[in-house]
Amino acid sequence: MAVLEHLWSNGEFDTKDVHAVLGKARGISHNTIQSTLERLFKKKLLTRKKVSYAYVYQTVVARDELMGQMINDVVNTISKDNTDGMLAAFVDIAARTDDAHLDRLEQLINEYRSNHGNKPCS
Amino acid sequence: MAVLEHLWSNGEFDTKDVHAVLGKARGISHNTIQSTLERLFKKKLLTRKKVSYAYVYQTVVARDELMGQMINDVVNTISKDNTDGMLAAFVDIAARTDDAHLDRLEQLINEYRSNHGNKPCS
DNA sequence: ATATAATACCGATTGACGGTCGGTTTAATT
DNA sequence: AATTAAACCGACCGTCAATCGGTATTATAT
Repeated sequence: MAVLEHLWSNGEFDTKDVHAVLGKARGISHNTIQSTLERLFKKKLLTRKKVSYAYVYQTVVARDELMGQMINDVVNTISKDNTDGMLAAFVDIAARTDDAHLDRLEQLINEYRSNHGNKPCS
Repeated sequence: MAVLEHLWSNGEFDTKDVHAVLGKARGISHNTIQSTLERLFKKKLLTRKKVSYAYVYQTVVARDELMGQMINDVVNTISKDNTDGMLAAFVDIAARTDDAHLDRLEQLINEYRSNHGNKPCS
């Protein structure tokens, strides 16, 4: 997660850079960072390209997209075909921290509709 | 998941019953079912009570509650402190399957407000 | 072009965890 | 008391993340 976080926030980096930022502080080796990047790459969460002789890694999916996929997985695992339960969970979670989030959520719904040419309650 | 599913849908059972329904069809032993129930119990997903000499297991959290917890875990893991991203992801996921889900989501927001005595845009 | 330094690449270890089971003990049934 | 049904304990396997060391490869600097 720290690696992903770093790449999401700061762009693309090679192993050395990631190690400099994250690895050293944790006292873990260059190799550990490297295999972490590689596993992430194998999972298709990162892309890499050779720049001179080192790989430079970059995220493939945005943070929110990944979150979406993961939530989707949860829903499929536990309660496929129960969209309503999912939506209810969304409302609960949104309201949990702060009721004002519900307003924001509603706002985002309307933004989405505007951007996709859908009218409410169609 | 199959065990949880069974208990959610059909109530409380002891190992033998669960094995009769799920285990036999899969050709797995009574012991396998038993340790599965036990691990679920240790994870606090099931309660058990002795009935004569056998444990009878029962779910602790409803399906939707569990889903909510798991979604919450995902959000905390991946996007802690990024509430807006989370809310946006909710909208995307909701809309992904069917735009009508947005209406439903909005409806649930309002239901939540009613049940919690909150007015919109407070 | 060669020595050096930086990387990639391969493989090993450890620790968790789920799925699976066998064996032993304990407790109920008959 | 003999039998049967469970619980309980520990074991094995496969997967997977975290971690690293060693070796091969490829630049870079001399």
